[in-house]
Amino acid sequence: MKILVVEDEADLCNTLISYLETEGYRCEKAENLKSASEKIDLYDYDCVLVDIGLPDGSGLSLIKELKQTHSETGIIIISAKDSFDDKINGLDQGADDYLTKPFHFPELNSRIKSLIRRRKFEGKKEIKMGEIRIIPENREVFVNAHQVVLTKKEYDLLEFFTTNPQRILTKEAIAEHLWGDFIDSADSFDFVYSHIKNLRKKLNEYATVDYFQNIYGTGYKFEVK
Amino acid sequence: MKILVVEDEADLCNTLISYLETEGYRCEKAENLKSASEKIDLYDYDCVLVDIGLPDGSGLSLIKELKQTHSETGIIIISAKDSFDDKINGLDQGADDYLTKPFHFPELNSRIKSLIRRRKFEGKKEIKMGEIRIIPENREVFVNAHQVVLTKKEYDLLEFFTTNPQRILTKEAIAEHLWGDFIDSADSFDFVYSHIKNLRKKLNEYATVDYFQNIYGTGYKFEVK
DNA sequence: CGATAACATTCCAATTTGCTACAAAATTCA
DNA sequence: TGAATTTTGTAGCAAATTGGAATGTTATCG
Repeated sequence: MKILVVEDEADLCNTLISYLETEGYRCEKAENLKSASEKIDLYDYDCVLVDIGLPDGSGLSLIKELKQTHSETGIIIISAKDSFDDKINGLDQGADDYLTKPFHFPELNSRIKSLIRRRKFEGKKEIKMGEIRIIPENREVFVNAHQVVLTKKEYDLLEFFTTNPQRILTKEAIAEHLWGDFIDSADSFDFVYSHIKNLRKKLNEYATVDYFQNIYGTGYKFEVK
Repeated sequence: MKILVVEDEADLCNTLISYLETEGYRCEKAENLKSASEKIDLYDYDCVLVDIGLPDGSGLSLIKELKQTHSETGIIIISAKDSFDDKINGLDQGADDYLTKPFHFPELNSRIKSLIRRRKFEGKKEIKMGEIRIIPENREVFVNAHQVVLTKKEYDLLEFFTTNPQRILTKEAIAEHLWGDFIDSADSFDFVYSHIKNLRKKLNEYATVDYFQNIYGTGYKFEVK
């Protein structure tokens, strides 16, 4: 889960980022419009927190740009108490929510969470991949009309694969996605094997083929043949 | 879906309307009691958001008026943190829900949605879900022709589940819905277990199946198989 | 054909989550 | 007010999940 914080007050920006990181997000910062714009081009963020009053212009143009080029990214406005008009414009422009400074960090966290959830499944009632059908809202999985009850990690794993089909996912990437950035590269990722195994077993009870192809020395690929 | 926002703080009012419009509602505003009263006479709103502290009097009288003349309109109170008594009075007067300022816009949205859903539910003479039959008007519940006497919270819980069948409800969502937005996320929600247990016990005296399916680590789902 | 690394499977202890019973607090009602 | 009921909170036990160690199997390469 990747977040860009666009905020020129260095103190707020840093404390915010360290809070968000303890909550398991990966964060980057931009202190002005120019830098924010560049970062947006480079990476896909799940959510962008935008301060409206920036040294080199209003955050509004950034919101506009985001909407045009990265429509799936969530946008939360952070603004001082006096700039109500900007907030209205921001919401018109397509921002998803706003917070007035000063705000409580856990409040921000809960907004980010609910925003990301809403965005992710917007319009998507179900995902179909071969014999597998997923209903993301309820985290339910069916294989050839049989429901398969998955644990949280198993479901997260399956969702990660189905949203990245054809891509080879290394176990490091899987670990990072499912367990966050705090995982140390010195750690062993062998527990991923266990989860893959459990997921395979549950799906294969009703599926006729194995959907997780291992590429020796590299990773796994989810493939519908 | 038409909403009237009765709020004298112009900034909040405008931002709110702007947000609600991006969510697909049609909105109108009234900045005082008089104007609100006139608008109510003119149009049928699906929902009215009422600030209690208005310049020309308390929003309570408006709620009273609404209940008498437009009983099918939903009412949500918006109030400052210190006017707890007003909220209680408002709910007694017939308001359907309330929120404390400052509040979370998506939270308001979800309450409007659930209010509208509930309204639909109330219009019905009785609801049948499997072996369970509910008469919302008297808050009476029958299981296979046997009446089951529920306490208030038990009934609210059952109603929440039956108006959201197939959806997984976390205990946080349950707590928030049944106890309002003053619940702190730092609080423990374990008492929800007690209510679930009691409700299950009472229903299972006459029912042949358990209607509350627990999804480990997530929440509960009301399901008629 | 070994040697080695990568992957698969089995198993289990630690942890988290849920259930139940019961105690305490709050509320209702006679 | 005081008893009865309802609601909330707590503790102990039960069940499920999870990470990872131990062990077995397979692929790759010199």
